[in-house]
Amino acid sequence: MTNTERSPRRAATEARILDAALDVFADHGFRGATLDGIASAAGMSKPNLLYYFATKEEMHVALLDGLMDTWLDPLEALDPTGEPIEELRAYIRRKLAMAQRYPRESRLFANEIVQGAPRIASMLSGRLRALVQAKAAILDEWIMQGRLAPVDPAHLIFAIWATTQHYADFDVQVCAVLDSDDDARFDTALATLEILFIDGLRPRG
Amino acid sequence: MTNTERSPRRAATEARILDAALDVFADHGFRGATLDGIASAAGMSKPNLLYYFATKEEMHVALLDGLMDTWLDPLEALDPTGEPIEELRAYIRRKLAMAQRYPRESRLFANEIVQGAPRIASMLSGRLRALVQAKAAILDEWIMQGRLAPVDPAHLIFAIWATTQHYADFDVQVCAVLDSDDDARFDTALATLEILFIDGLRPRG
DNA sequence: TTGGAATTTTTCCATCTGGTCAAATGCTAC
DNA sequence: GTAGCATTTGACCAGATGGAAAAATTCCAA
Repeated sequence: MTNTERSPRRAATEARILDAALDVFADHGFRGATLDGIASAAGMSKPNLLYYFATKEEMHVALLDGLMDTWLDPLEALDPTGEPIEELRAYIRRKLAMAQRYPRESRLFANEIVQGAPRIASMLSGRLRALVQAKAAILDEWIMQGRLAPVDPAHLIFAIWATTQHYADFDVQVCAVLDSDDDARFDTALATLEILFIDGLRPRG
Repeated sequence: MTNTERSPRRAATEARILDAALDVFADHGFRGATLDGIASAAGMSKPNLLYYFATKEEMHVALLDGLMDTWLDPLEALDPTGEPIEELRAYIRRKLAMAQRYPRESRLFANEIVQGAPRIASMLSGRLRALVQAKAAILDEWIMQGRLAPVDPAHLIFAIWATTQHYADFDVQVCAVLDSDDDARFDTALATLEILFIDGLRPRG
């Protein structure tokens, strides 16, 4: 049996490092992040960092691996036995809440993917694709039953990802355009997205 | 009179450099881009680059400044005298075409904004905000006239940006999930986005 | 053709950065 | 208390990178 048990002390230090690394990676991307920056954010020396994670890459991988589950949770929770419109409304709500609560995680992934996902390509065509295909099958079923407008399920998921993560990844732009960084922007966003996705722009006459 | 005229030769070389720089900046972000990489992509020596642009930053600024106009064109073209639904449908079409034709430009901006827009903050709260506010006024007018569902205009614009630029910025993810890099994804995307934005997911009964 | 300006390259440098090493310190079981 | 292990750090290194200098080459007008 491999010893996967780590002392609580070690686990706590690793968590502190990963939290600092998340800050720095989200703000500067993998290449832009420096070990000095992460060490300083974690309140320790650079060699001490490398005592816990042998390389910068290892830190990055640990972050991505550890966060992927949480990141995909909202989609996992899409319930095939639920009412389609309400399920999607709830999914949008969960995903937007995720962007609000975990903006660093969102920007970590965004940085990685915008630059061609050099370090997580396999995850995209593996877990991620599998999950989307599974959920797309549910959406297709709903569409066939006439309980959902006939859209491409994968692209619908893309649209929900794009609009919700926008409030994390492009937050500085959103705040600049709105001329405000009041948290209320998330409420307005949710209201707008619900109307858009559920009933669209055409006035119901 | 300041001499803003540059020889055609110089202009051509500058254009060649900026094209190479766009490649590299889009792929690696500002920090990740190297002068060696840009020089190599432009087919010239590094010091020769610096003969035309004194610093890496200057190249980056030249790119952002030069591309902002093109980038905002689709929104500029929103016509207050047009039919609201058709205007927005056309805007979505233009913006998606932009993402398809100019993915590098989209990723250049995405890289910059995800990392906090350290070099274009003023543009965001200047030109960009002004343009959005101007167009939001048009949308508000349409909403007051009952020709558009009552959504927050700025957030509607955000949603259109997010969904269309997604096909440039997150292209590797889109292709990985779809398991295809066929150009047809843009057609499917357009069809899906039109249905979503115009009529929403709720089946018309 | 030729002189001077524009362009290009070779060489070089200072700094930053990921990572190593050995020494020092702290912690815990006995 | 102390032996032995875990943790932490200061000093250091090699390669990458942004940029400077100056020489070499090309181009063009007269």
